[in-house]
Amino acid sequence: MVRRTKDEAQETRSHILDTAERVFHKKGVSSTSLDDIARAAGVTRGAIYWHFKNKADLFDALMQRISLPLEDMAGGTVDEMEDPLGFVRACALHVIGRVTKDRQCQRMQEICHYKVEYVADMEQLRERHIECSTQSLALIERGMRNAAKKGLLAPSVNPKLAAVGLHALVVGLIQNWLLNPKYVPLAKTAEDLIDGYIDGLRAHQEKKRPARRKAQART
Amino acid sequence: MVRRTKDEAQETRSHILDTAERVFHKKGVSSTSLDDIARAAGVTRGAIYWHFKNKADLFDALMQRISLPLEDMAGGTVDEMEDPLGFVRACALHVIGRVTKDRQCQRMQEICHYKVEYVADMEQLRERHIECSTQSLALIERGMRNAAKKGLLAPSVNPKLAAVGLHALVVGLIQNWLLNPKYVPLAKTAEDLIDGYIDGLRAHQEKKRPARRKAQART
DNA sequence: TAATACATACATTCGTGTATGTATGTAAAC
DNA sequence: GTTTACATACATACACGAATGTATGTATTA
Repeated sequence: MVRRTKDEAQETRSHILDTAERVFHKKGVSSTSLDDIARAAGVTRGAIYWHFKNKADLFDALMQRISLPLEDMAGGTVDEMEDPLGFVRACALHVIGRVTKDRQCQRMQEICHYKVEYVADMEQLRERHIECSTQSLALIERGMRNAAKKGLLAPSVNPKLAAVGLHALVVGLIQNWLLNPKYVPLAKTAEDLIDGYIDGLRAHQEKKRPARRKAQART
Repeated sequence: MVRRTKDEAQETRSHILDTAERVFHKKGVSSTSLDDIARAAGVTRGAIYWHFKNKADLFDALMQRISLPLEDMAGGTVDEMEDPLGFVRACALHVIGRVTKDRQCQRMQEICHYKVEYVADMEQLRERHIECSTQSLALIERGMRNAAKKGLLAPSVNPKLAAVGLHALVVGLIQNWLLNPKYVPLAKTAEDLIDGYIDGLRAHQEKKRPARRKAQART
């Protein structure tokens, strides 16, 4: 293969990224050599070393070209102040929706959960993960506080803990689904699961609040 | 160091295991060489190869000598049929209690979550993880069904989904806590968090059921 | 004396990083 | 409009260390 123009070089670069994503997902990051990736991409290590400093740098580029599901949480169209609980609900469902629908997001999430070790070169991953969680939690907590202010939460509910719980629920659901997608069809049940949690937080003034769109179905 | 009797050999073996656990936890499984472990343990690779077939076998022995928190779920002393919701509550709290108190359990959990890749030699780990989750889910689900049968759950609640939710909540809480223990003092808040979820499932016949031991505190 | 419980030594493989080669694009000089 | 000079975008080749598995040595122990 001969030399390339700038555009073609960018094609090569992103082709390497695509390939690396697949190979990492299949073999795990640490046991994948740059030669594995090069062969799979139909180039040589020379090309990889031209575009990236080393494997860690390549992985970093992989992370930077996508946004993880938790990172674009505020994805719903619900007004945050008007309907705070609807807002956090939309956030949670948006995150789950992305990971269950967007194949690339799903692969990267699987890699981050089960195919990479948070050590040495990849230590930065842990910090990114923490920061990402912290931001999501802050967003949810704000929603919960707004809801509390509006009297939408039962008085016994602590908004911060409610946020921690919802966040953990979403994270746990995603993780279990990635591990064993057959056990629960997450895309179908996410609404019921999230609504089940949020309804549990609500103030029980049944008559006053608007009718719920959809309650948890019976068995 | 000279040759040993059988008992001393077993000491050597478990000393290697202890050391491997620490080194794996620090450096990650794949980037830890058997020589790293041998040096840290004050032996040579010869000793390791005598007791274990290879690194995967050593790791497997590490897993077999402990029970993961999810694996001994039924840890509470609450009667399952008498008080099904108390039972699942006790299960959840027992799991969280173990991982927050037992240092060794905690290290192994951290290794399994963030310091090992579920590929190649370690593929078995994934299956173990799945099986473990499935069993816990089955246990919780049984509890939820019992609760439903006794009318303890709100009629809108689907027992299976309630179980999936509780399980995900516990898993997510543990994972977030391992990642960033400072954010939420899980040992202190676990009761409130789990109660918050379970209370949300309850039938709202306030007067009839026994007084809750401890409600979620206000901010 | 034979098996045990290791330590030591060796061969081999694998991955990395870098140095070097080379064909092409690209812009300025003339 | 060529030619020149240099940068780009890789491919190829090499040198090195690291890790593994195994073979062998050796002092105990039973």
